[in-house]
Amino acid sequence: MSTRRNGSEVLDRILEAATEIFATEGLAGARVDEIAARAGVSKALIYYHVADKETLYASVMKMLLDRARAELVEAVAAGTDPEQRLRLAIATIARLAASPHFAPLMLREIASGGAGLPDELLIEMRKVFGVVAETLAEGTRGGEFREIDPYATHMLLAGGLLVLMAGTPLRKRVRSVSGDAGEPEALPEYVASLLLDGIRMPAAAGRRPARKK
Amino acid sequence: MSTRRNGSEVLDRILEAATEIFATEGLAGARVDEIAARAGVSKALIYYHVADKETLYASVMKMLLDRARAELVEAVAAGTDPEQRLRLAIATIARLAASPHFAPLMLREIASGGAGLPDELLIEMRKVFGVVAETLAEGTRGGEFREIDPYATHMLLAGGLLVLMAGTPLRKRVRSVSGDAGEPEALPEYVASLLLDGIRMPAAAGRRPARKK
DNA sequence: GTCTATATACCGATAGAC
DNA sequence: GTCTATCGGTATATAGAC
Repeated sequence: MSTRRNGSEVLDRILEAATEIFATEGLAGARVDEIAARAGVSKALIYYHVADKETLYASVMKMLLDRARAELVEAVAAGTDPEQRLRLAIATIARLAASPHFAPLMLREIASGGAGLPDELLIEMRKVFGVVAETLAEGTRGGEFREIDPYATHMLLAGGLLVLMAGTPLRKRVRSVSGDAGEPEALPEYVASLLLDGIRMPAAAGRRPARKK
Repeated sequence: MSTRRNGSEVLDRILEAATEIFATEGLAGARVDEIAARAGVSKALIYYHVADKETLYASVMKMLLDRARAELVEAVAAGTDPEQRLRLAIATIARLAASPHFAPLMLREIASGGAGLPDELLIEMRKVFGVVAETLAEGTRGGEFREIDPYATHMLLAGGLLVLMAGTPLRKRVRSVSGDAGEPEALPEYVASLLLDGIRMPAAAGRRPARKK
């Protein structure tokens, strides 16, 4: 009410508008005019508050990454064993990926290999990945999980969820058969069961894993 | 040697250069000058061959999508049962995702929800997705796989592989513990084992699935 | 078919009034 | 702090010679 008061009201609106436009158009495709219009301010006002378009983009990404890491750390900390921690992490990633502009922004950034992002934010991005990878590694060390590659497994998991959520508009009615994950709320549970147990039929007598050793 | 001769040599070089630039810069970020320079031709020559930048982009995407679908269809057709078909599909997706410019281009397109892509190509893109989804659905119908959501499962799988491969440059030495998938050739096998069997320790006496029903 | 200019539009960024 | 007006660079696309 005191410090967090002046100099912020408008900036927040700009940040919000920028998030939206950058998510749909990308850094290169976004026009500052459009961001200004969406925020209901003049273009010049944006340049009064931020140095340039790249800086504005970095601010948006920093905001999202900080929030993502905080939520992920909190979720993982709430679990008592690796499996529960993994379930909580999946639920958090799914919620993040489903939030309006998160998935497109992250996917574009991954596609560009982090170009146009200051080193500081690249490091932050890797830290976000690290939270889940560490949970996976911990499960392997403790004997709860098989010998897995924590980094690859996390990328598979996070990437899958990002693409799944970002692709929903692209879906436009694709036929689903039985077992449809259906409601978005059911998704984390579905993904967790997939990752923990796989899709093979448990009663497949023929050649059960027999994953010796 | 006759029909497939004149009018193509240069166009192929342009297509190749465009693929590279669009993959790294995106549609909006790519400059036609840069594509021309990369192809070793003048910018005007590009406009002699294609109508505009968007059309060039669509040509690139069409080429990649057609090839992807052909490879996927062929791979799946070579399998005799759903599990083998799934393994072949995973190997094919991994190979595609690992090819130089495929992953960034697809991820950006997914991020933008197919904007800037003609309807015809959007349909083609969904058909590519459909090949794997149908294999999954078939496995469920035949009793080899659990009741799963074929569309969601395929997006998880394909998205995970795309992000994993696209993210490799972003990796820059992230610590890996045991179980590292290591060589790229081992990746398809690793992903298949993950998806088919999950990551839970088989000998986890405590609470095996008990997936009643 | 392929090139060297060049037109023209768009867009990031700034000047300067209020 | 916020606006209107404008500059200047850059990039798509075209003209026209060869």
